[in-house]
Amino acid sequence: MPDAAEVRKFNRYYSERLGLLADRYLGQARPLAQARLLFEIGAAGASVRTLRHRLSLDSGYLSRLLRALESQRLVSVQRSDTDGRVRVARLTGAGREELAELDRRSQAAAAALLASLAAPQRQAVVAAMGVVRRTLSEAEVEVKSQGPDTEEARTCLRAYAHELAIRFPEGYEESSLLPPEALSGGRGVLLIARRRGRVVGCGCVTQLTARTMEIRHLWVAPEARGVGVGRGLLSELERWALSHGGGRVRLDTHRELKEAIQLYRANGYLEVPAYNRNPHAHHWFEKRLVERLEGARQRRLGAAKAKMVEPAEGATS
Amino acid sequence: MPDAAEVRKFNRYYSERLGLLADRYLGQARPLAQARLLFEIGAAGASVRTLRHRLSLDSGYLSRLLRALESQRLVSVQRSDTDGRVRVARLTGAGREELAELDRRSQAAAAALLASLAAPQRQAVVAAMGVVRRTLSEAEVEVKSQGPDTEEARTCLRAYAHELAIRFPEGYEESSLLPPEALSGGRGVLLIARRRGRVVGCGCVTQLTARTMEIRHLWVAPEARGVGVGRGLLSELERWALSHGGGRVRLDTHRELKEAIQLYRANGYLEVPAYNRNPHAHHWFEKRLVERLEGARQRRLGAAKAKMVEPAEGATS
DNA sequence: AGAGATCTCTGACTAAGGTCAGGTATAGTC
DNA sequence: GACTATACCTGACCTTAGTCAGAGATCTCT
Repeated sequence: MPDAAEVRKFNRYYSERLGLLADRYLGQARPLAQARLLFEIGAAGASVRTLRHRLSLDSGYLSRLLRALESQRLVSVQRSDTDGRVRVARLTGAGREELAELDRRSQAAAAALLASLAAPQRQAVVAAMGVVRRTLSEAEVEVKSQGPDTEEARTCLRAYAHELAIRFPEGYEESSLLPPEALSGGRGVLLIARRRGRVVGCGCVTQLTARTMEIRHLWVAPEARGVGVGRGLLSELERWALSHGGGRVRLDTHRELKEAIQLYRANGYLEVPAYNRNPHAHHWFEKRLVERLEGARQRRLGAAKAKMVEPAEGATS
Repeated sequence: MPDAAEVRKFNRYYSERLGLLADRYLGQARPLAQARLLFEIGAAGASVRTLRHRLSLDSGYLSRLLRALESQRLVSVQRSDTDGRVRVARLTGAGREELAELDRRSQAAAAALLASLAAPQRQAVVAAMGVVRRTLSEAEVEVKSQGPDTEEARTCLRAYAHELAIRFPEGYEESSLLPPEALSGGRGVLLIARRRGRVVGCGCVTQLTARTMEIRHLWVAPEARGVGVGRGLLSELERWALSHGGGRVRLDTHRELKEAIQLYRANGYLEVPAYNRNPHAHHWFEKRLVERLEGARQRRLGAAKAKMVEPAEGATS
């Protein structure tokens, strides 16, 4: 298969190239694992627990890495206020400076790569990188239905409620969530999105009227935003709705949730007058489903082609 | 600069992705360094010297790696016939089988990546990968003029002569090369192409008549073919010719050099009747230069957009 | 209040990857 | 034939990255 040959060539080329670029993580005199850890702690700090999961590190190893960064005075680790077992790592001033330096180097490396290109080549490369990244990234998202009583489902919905409680000026109560009964036995469904084995989002559909479904509780984990999880969930929710007799789907959303609003608009949802009295809603959307799934997909590809400046075809022809 | 941001996102995404793919170099129970070494030795074998340079390894470390592969009976190392100091590593039968297995895994990984994509996405990704790889690869080639008496220039020309001696049925003598005097003092020039600091090709221009220049000894090192070195050299040679009063360039070539003939055709050279009695020549080409450099670039870019194959030009412009 | 789970840490250990300083054999040069 | 450079090797040593088995503190549930 010649396509696979291009992928292999690309992998070879790019891993060499990254090897050159990222030597000792951008020429720093710091082991890669430490640099990654600094990066992952970030400006906001993170609990050791979170770091362990996000970097998939052995707990002993992580502990030692943290001690190393502590002894360099880049990081300070303190007991969490809310749970005495948990410890939270934060960057010190020097640590933040180090992270900024890391960022500058990464920025400089990217700029240097672009600087070696004339304007048209640069555009082509940037556009092509976007295509590769977005397309592969979206393909990594896996959406499956899940019982609303499972651990994962409840964790997800709780995280959703928790985020809304912070983002909505009026707050949000977990009791406003859909009860599990509404999401089983054909009355509705809860879908879970996974990426590389981790749960990164969820969404529900319930029946509003005979031919109208409502999408609710669509949520994407913060660390997985911008990689197509929302779009993946949305299209699977629509597929479920369609295959369960839904001719159209509706949903409402809060004015604070700008990314969500953008997602709905980009995926064919049209704003409609309020169809309910949800105190948390400021926008109401609707999308007609019948025989639209293929059409929507075509349109998306068309748009991608037009915006992309180029590729399509290429090596394969 | 938003372009740099895309590059950084891409680098981050792709290095993660490669990390997942290449874990333990495709899930083999073999250290990465050993796998790379097997790969680099290849079916043809290679001298320890060459391996050291190509992989940039410490001589002691490489020696130990070779011992390890030897003790696994994957590689045998023997004294070179031509130089008693040099030792040549070759794959044994088991080594070749191991390499084939490695190849199969790489192939399977690439196929698996593509299998997660629907056909239109797959096409888009493959094409975009081609654009990124070719464009960046071409930009890495750096062409500079070099005194014909320098070590590098002579090494290059000797390698060129050596290759021709093998490829031409009638053989080729080093004495047929241009004398150094013809390549200095404005009478001509020798350009050297470098890639990541290594010399990967050369080419010369000399004056034939008042307004006619001749390109000679265009050569690209075997390990750097197909990455735009020839094109880069050619366009710089043309630039030199134009800026030294040349209105057109000519060149001849041997029928065995199919890649070269293709390169000339692809870059605006037209076949003309024999203009000399070079016993090694079977094809003669010519290209008019006046005010054409920009024009040629425009045209090429147009073609690239239509065919979406190649970005052209790169580092030199 | 007690049992069991969770979180983090320390100690002991391993493999991989790599550097550096000689040492020996061979090739080329005067 | 002596001298110098090249090619390769061995031994000693180091860092990074990682695993595994507990130990101790803290939380949660009953």
